[in-house]
Amino acid sequence: MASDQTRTAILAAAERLYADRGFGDVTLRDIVAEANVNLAAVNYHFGSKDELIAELFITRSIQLNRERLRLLQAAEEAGDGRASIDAILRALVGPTLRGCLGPENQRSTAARFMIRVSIESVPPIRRIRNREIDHLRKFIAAMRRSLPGHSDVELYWGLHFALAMAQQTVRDSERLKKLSEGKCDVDDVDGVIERVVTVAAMALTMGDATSKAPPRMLARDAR
Amino acid sequence: MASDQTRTAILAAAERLYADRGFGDVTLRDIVAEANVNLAAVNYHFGSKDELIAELFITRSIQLNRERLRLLQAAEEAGDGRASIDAILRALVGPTLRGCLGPENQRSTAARFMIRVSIESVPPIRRIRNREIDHLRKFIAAMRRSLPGHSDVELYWGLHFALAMAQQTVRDSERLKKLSEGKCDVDDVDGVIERVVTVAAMALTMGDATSKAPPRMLARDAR
DNA sequence: TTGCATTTCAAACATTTGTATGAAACTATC
DNA sequence: GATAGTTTCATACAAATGTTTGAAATGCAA
Repeated sequence: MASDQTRTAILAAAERLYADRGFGDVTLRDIVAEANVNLAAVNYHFGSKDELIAELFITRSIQLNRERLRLLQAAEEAGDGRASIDAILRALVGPTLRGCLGPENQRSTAARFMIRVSIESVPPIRRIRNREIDHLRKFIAAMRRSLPGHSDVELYWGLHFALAMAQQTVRDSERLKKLSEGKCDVDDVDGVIERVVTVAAMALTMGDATSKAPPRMLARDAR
Repeated sequence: MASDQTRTAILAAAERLYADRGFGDVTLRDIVAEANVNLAAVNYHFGSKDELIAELFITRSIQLNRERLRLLQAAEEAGDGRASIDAILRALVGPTLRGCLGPENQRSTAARFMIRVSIESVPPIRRIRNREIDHLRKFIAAMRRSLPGHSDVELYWGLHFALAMAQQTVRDSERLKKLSEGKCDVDDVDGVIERVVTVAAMALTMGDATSKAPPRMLARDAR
């Protein structure tokens, strides 16, 4: 109980190093050097290197999921139990994008760490990832309430695509910047969020007003 | 000149193992055992492990890019130099999705290897990735011809989102299957392609018919 | 066959890695 | 202030890994 000084120092140092240099070339020795603690401290406090990584990831994931759910609940309450699809999607992708985009020097270590996670994905993390599904189901449920009449399949695809656009933007924002020669402003976080939400919402609702939907979508929906 | 038997045996074995077990836990010794060659053969023929990985990735990338460009050219010729945006997007995401989705036991080693690449992304590969930009510019050019009057920024975002949806579907098809309890048929490759193309095309053209566009998009476009 | 270049092979090397050990230092309780 | 429990530390361990080496084998031309 006394000193989790060492513990927290290790966690902080590890997160900083992983964020900066990736999982691949950060060793325990790097971490303990950065944290100014003894080599054996990691195994003493965490059991193993993998458990250290897992704890880091779990902590940040819980924070992320909590924030998402907070926004989702707020949106549903504001809409008397039925949130707009835009609000739901914003609750889903907003926290990720807000955390991981924006001017580089303003990004928190936590955010940069989560970017790494999405780029490199090391075994101990991949094992945990599966638990995310239960969390996503809550969003599916909210979407079902928001868009009654829509088939579940469409909801799943919509959520999948929304996450895809958010994730890839985080992961590959550099490529987009280079490709567009800076014309795409990835640092305008709110702009990016609206973009992702708009496209995803449109994908979800395009079957709605049948007259406006492009023919090929009707064709597929009918199949 | 004589025997690139060994060379090709190594390449084949490496691709198979990487595809099956990931870059993380495949060692040179695993590879040479699978290929039935001597340990030193890899360094003799390729210089280093990283160069072996790089060669594998480059080979497959070139094949992918060639296929994409072939489809793009065909589409542009069919449209007298101006392809439909759908055809362009199909040329962009089709090869990836066709290669990497579909019933697991039907996937080629090459396809499974490229899935691994998109999941794990190891340093020697990341170094090469940047060259992809020149290739993507050709698609931007085609999109410009297809949708004159659209701002470049919108084209970049559209291409980015299209790739995002395709990539994430490849990378996380398992999660989507689990989440949807099998209701989303990721093995229906053509269906997936149409889905991605439709959403991306819609994202690109939504500013078109101003009357139909949701207000917030107009707001952003005007800014 | 001779001679030269290429290729293969077994073995060793040199590091790097995460982890374990056991003694020492520290802390808090009685 | 003695004692028991916790934490720190230097060091060693064991295993894995990519790479190198130098000799043997092989292929091939003259």
